[in-house]
Amino acid sequence: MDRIIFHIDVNNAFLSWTAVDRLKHGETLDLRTIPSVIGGDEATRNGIVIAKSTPAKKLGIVTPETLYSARRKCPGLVVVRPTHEVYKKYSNDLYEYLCNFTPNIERFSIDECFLDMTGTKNLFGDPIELAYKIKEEVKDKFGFTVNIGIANNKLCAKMASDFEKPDKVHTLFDNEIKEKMWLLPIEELFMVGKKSSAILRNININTIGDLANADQAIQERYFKNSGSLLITRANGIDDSEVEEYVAKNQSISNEITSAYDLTNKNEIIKLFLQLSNQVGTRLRKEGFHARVVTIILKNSSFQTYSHQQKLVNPIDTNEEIYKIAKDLLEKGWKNDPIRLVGIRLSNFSVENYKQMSLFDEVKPISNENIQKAMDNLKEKYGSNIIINASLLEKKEGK
DNA sequence: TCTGGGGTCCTAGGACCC
DNA sequence: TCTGGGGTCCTAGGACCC
Repeated sequence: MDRIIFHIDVNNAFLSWTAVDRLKHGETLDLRTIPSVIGGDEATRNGIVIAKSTPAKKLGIVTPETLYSARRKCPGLVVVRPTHEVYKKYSNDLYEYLCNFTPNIERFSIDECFLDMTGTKNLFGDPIELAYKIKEEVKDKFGFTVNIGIANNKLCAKMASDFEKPDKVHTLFDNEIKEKMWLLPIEELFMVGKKSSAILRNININTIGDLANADQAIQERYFKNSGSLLITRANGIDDSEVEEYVAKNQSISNEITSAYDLTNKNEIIKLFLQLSNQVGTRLRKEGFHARVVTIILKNSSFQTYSHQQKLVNPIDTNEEIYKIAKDLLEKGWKNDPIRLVGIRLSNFSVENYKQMSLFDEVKPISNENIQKAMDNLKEKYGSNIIINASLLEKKEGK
């Protein structure tokens, strides 16, 4: 039996959610009706557009571009800072509502879900009518709009929800692929980004249909193993399942862009202290231990490079993460001016015992207990309750 | 006042072992 | 003195997504 997959995508999610939240708290102006964007803070060099209203889009504002350039296109542009707690709340509300329709649901990102609706016709009736009903109910209940794509697999459902926006239902069933998908420019295909599309255009493959009918040998010459995968996708073929469980993270990372380029090692190390606390807290919350620690550096020319270390014994304390990050900086930093620093943890294990290495110094057991006690305090009273002494800025001249 | 942050997956190349 | 190949693990970098 053919599968029936829904892909539900919130229209301009971050901006819509912010608008709805403000209206709920007494604001009368709806951000969705004026040129507005969600954007960072230029003073700290986070000045890019991360979401935009439809009127802003009509003025040619794209994601992600600099706020500077966006303001040139629209001098009166309203810029609102991101508020992730708000996004999380509305994302959860939507997810809980969608769970009413199937247990077979996958959260694909903060604003997208896949629903496997195969065989639900007896329960809910015609899938297309159901999609319209869901779309309207979401609007009534929560105040924001969604697009719903319906297809026989996840890839096509996702492509369909991307067709015309906002507040629309589209189908892209197997027998509609030629007519609805093959005419689209190659850039529209999922997983074809800037680099791939440039190569494809260069060999005169301009539409998804061109790629669907392309020579496999030529594709493999340019894209190696992913060449045949590209052709498969262009043909709308995708066997992947809707994964109802929440997939565990493969990595946990945090990054900070500095307000100015860092040339002093101690300044970089200071950020490592903050980052170690962040990733360490998240790691322990998952109950993980990490076997690989990676530092990420981006220099003033926007080149990113990294160094990593694989450990014999998985770790989970801030101190251990911090210490390794410092070592990696010693080995890896090219002494160039640094714009962004990050720490990534990966290769997780859930074992809560430590494999004793012959050469490991015997550590006092209490260290981990202290860490857990600190996490609990932070959870209860906020993350500012405990900060490392070196993060406290010394006031000039005092 | 120029360019975020959090992820996943893939690949090339080197080290090392048999 | 010169000549291998295969397999695995690890590291660094890059493409892509939201």
